[in-house]
Parts: sequence; C-alpha cells; structure tokens
Amino acid sequence: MGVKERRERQKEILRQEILNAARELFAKEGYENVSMRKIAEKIDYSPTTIYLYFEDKSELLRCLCEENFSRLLSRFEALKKECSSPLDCLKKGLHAYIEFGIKHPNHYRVSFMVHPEHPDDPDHYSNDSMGHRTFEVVKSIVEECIKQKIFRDQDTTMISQGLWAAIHGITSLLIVHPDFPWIDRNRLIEHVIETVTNGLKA
Amino acid sequence: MGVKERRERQKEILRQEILNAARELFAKEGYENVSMRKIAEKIDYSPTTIYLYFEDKSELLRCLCEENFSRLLSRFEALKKECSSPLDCLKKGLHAYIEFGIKHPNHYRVSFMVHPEHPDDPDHYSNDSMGHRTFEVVKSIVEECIKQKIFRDQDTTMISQGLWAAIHGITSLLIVHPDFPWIDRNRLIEHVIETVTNGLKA
DNA sequence: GTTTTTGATTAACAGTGTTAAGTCTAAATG
DNA sequence: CATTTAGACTTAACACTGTTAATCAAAAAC
Repeated sequence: MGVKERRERQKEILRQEILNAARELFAKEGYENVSMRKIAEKIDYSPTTIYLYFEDKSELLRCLCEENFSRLLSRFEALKKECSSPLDCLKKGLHAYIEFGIKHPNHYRVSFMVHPEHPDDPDHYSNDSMGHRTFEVVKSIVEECIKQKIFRDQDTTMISQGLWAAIHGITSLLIVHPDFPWIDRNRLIEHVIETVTNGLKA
Repeated sequence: MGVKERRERQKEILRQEILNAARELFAKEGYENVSMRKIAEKIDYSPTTIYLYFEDKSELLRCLCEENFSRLLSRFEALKKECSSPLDCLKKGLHAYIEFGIKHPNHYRVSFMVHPEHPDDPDHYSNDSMGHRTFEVVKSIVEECIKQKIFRDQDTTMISQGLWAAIHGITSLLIVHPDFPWIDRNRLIEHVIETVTNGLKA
C-alpha cells in the first residue's frame, strides 16, 4: 500500500517545483510580468498542469508570501530576545521590516501594494496569518515601551498601526520610485524611524 | 485660412473627450480594469483612434495625474495663505494630501504605488512636474517651522521626504487594504500626523 | 484482462495593448 | 470642374494574457 504514499510524495515534489520556479521568476521579473506559460516552460510542463496544483496565479503568490512572512516573523521573535530595551528592539524591528521589503520588492509589492484579488478570502486578514502574527509581536513590544514609561500611554493598536503606516510608506516609496532624488537612503530610513519613535515618547 | 484652426479645435475637443472618458472609467473601475476598447466604446470611436492622440495607455493616465496634482498644488498654496502658524499649515497640508489620495484612489495608486512604466521619461521627476512643485511647497513650510524654532534644525529635504513617506504610508494602506481591521480612520490619520510632526519638534 | 481512476496535455475562449495597412472624406491644387 | 493629396479614422491582425473543457495515455483496481 506504499504506492499511494509514493504518489503523494511525487505530487508534493512537483508542487514545490512549481513554487520554486514561480518564486525565482516573480522575484526577478515581477509578478505581473510573469505568465503562467513562463512558469510552466521553466519546469517543462504544460501551463494547465499548474492549475491542478494551484487555484490560480494569485494563489502561487499567496503561498510565497506566507513563506516570506514566516521568515520575517522568526526574525522579529529572535530580536525580541536579543535586545536590551524594548525601544531598541522596536527600532531594530522596524529596520528589519524595511530591509525585508527592499530585499523582496516583488513579494512586498503584491502583499501590501496591490488590491488583494480575493479580499473575501478568510485567510487574508485572519488571526493566524503570518502578517497578523507579526503585527501582534510589534504590538507586544509597543506595550512594553508603554509599561516602561518610554512611550506615553496610548492605544497600542493605534500606535502599532501608525508605526506600520510610516514604515510601510518609506519601504514602498523606495521600492516603487528608486530613481527619485532621495537623500542617502540609509540616512532617510534612520531618520524616519527616529522621528516616528521620538514622536511617541512620554 | 481659418480651416486649419477649426481642425485644430476639433482635434483638441476629441482629445478632451478621450480624457473625460478615461478619467471617468479609471476612477470607477481602476486603471488596469479599463481597456482601450472600453474607452473607445464610451466615446463611439475605434480603439486605434486613441493612439492618434496619445502614445499609449499610460500616457492617458499621466495626463490625468498632472491634472489632479495641479489641483492639489492649488490647495496647498491656498493653505499657505490662510493659516496662522507654519505648523498648523503643515498639518493641514498633510491632511489635504491624505484626503486627496483617498478621494482619488485610482489615480493615487498609479502615481505612487506602481512602478512608472516610463521611468526614463524626463517629465517624471522633472523640476516642473506638479508633483515636484507640490514637494517644494512642503519644503518651504518645513523651513519656516525650523526658522521659528518649532522644529529642531535638520535638513529640510530629509524632513520633507520623511514626512512624505509617513503620509504616503497611511494613505496607500487605507487605499489598498480598506478591509483591514483599522481603528477609526480619522483617529488613525490624526494620530500619524500628530506623531510624525511631534517627533520633529525642537 | 477489463474497467476505473489519475495526471498531464491539446485546443480553445475571451480578453489585452498595440501596429500596419487600408478606406473614405474633405480640402488643396491643377 | 476634375484630380490629387493630406488627414482622420477603421479594419484586421499580431502576440500576448489567465483560464477552462475535452481528450489522452498510463497506471491502479477489480
């Protein structure tokens, strides 16, 4: 009866092969410049085969995004342990977020910069998506900052959403308009993080 | 010899008619959901006619964007006169920017949230684009804030780019993820503006 | 050995932005 | 007035896109 398992294994391998091809192509060429046919060609299968393993093109991306976010989440949780003060931790987290976006611009774009194609998907803003869990980590750090009277006492959800907005702003602008006459990027990133945390202080 | 002029006038009228149709459709359905054929149908011309008046689809949008930005710029310049303190002026300007984005989400998206399709276009980051001129107004207000010792003395370009990043962040997130469990939008917008300006204070 | 299931493919649909070639009308020229 | 010419517009087509229905071959189940 091991034949069924072998088949399952084979299917899983092909599924991963598709994801690998998609990951590489999306990262290099950008989501909307990669066609299903291109992905199929890369793995020497017919385009329609992909549809036996994934609902549609956007599902490919959603899988890859969860993958990436799970990595970002790990990074966040690691930071939480290796930092001295919660403020230090928060700043390093914000840094990590921006770096993450700049390093995976195409995945970042489709995660946060284009309308979700399936907004009714229960997974999208669900409580156990990687994005949500990452957000919860930020909130807990903010809470610690308030407890230690580093930040003045305000709603932690509001603060976290505000922080996210600011940090998303610089990340997305640097991604979309790399040729804009920015001042030195690192200095700008540093400045945004400093300003926005400074504005929260007690 | 008035025949040439009449022809020119006719051409200009059709050009405007195309822009009107595009403006309405883009605003309602979103740039990428509107095809050249749809625009053509709306004005009862063949799709190819549009190409006699505009380079390609993206040029339609660029024209409409300049239009909108010119309105935002007027708003900014008006504010500069009717405000008491430069800080008050700055905050109102940031508010106006966010409202502008939320009111014209489809135009905002293509201006700031998708890769420019012709980044080599000299008009794009040129010194007399509406976007650039708007940015210059912000810079002048920031400068005034520093002069009056409201803000501590830092590079005005850096501050302005940072402000833009933060404000763009909240704008774009509210546009792209309207279904995210935000706290009260107005409160969040208010909070971001307060935090980010607060962080710059002397 | 026959039937059923499964995995993959071919062909097609309906749509996209865009271009080359052709048509048709109204003005300019002889 | 007749003919040429210039300009505005359209038709047909190309090379794509995501996606689906129908088909086919091979392996598994009976």
